[in-house]
Amino acid sequence: MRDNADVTLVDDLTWRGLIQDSTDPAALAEALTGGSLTFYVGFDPTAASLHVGHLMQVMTARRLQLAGHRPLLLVGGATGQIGDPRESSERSLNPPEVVQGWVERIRSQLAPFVTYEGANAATLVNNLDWTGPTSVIEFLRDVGKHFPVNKMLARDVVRNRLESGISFTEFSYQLLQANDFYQLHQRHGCALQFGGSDQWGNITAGVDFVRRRGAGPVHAFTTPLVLKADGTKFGKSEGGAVWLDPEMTSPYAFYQFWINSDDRDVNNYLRFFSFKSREELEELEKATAERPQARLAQRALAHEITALVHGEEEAQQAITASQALFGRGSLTDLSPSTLQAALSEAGLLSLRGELPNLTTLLKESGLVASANEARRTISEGGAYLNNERITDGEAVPAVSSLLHGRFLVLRRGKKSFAGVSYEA
RNA sequence: GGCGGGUUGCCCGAGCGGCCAAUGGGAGCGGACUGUAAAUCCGUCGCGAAAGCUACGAAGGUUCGAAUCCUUCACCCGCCA
Repeated sequence: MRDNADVTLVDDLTWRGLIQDSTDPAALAEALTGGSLTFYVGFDPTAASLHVGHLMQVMTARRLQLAGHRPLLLVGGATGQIGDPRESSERSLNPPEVVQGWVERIRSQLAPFVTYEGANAATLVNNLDWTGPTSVIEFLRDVGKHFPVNKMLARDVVRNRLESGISFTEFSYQLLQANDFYQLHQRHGCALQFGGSDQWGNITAGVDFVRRRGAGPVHAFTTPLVLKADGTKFGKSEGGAVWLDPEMTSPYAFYQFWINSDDRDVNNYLRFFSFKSREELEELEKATAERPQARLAQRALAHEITALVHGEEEAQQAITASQALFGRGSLTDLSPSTLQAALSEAGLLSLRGELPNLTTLLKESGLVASANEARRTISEGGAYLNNERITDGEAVPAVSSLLHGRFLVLRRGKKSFAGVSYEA
């Protein structure tokens, strides 16, 4: 029974386009077919939250666990203090206590995506546990000795950084990650690592290291970088990154991010992030190709991912709010509770006393960054009160414009909403 | 250690004593068209109601006046040792 399931796992991963590079494909497929395999994927704490870019790894880990394999989810308490070299420039080090705080948050963020029950229960691990106690001498002898500098220098990222400069600290990063693989192999019998395609160098360094120390064999693969058809970076929306933390990106904003997916990208996203079957996805693709304006694919994607990350209840609220705000019915038709819920999702500003003018309201609501920007937006015709274009920023909303005697709906452009809840 | 070049707004990049809140491109934002899509076209893009304020790596100085000249410091990049 397992055999069948696992054959389809490899086929499924391949069909979804989730395998970019891999060590010997035949050996990998065999390992994934031969029973429950322990695998690991790592996340470095470089911010207080994971973002949608990380979902590629998170979802893939979940996929592997659902197929019967055992996940080790690593949060890099050690590597996060060192910094994986990036193409552009040296990172600035974050204070250890800050990194420590991020480790805790990311651990709890990862937790819900896998299960800790059953034969293939997941484990959360932290590389600080074995890297922290290691002495420099020990590290240089046991780990460093296995790394030819000429090979390390040949890595793309390092080679590019030789021009602009790279510290020894970042240069050493790959030794830490390579050692992680070995440690997890020894401690937990980990035999597979995967990661983003930018991690290929670090990952293969680990595979080599395990072999040089006479252990293994171990396997590895990478997932592709998520590319957008318009060439911009995946995972950004109005301004910043789309975070998994609901305090940093509200479930509503999160839902909106997905529902705004480009037609040309949405099928890829579904394959990468959705757990629907191949048949269901092909059905959706077809329906979307026939009636793109219905955006069935975007809706399915946004619903599923939001529910998985924030829970079904939050997802429903985001959907309801989106329908209320983007629906073509009049705002006055919405019940007070629906309106309140929708505006809370979008961002609700509570006011009492004197109502300020519209320019100030736009600024206070966070729809614009400054009063200048509010005025500019109004003069561009991009600011709306209760779906009516605002022409005079100095005007103060009439009491009669309060919906249900309490609410104002502010909008900037086509998609940015904010609410005001007012009491005299 | 020596010599030379550089550090400009979110990014790239012009400017080299007043006309510079700073040319141009990209990103962003808004409008039109649409499907809360793409492409395209148009507009806009430091803060402030305004006076004005803050900004061209940092700190001083010269000058009626500096992003532009001088001094010191920091960082980066070359070449030589």
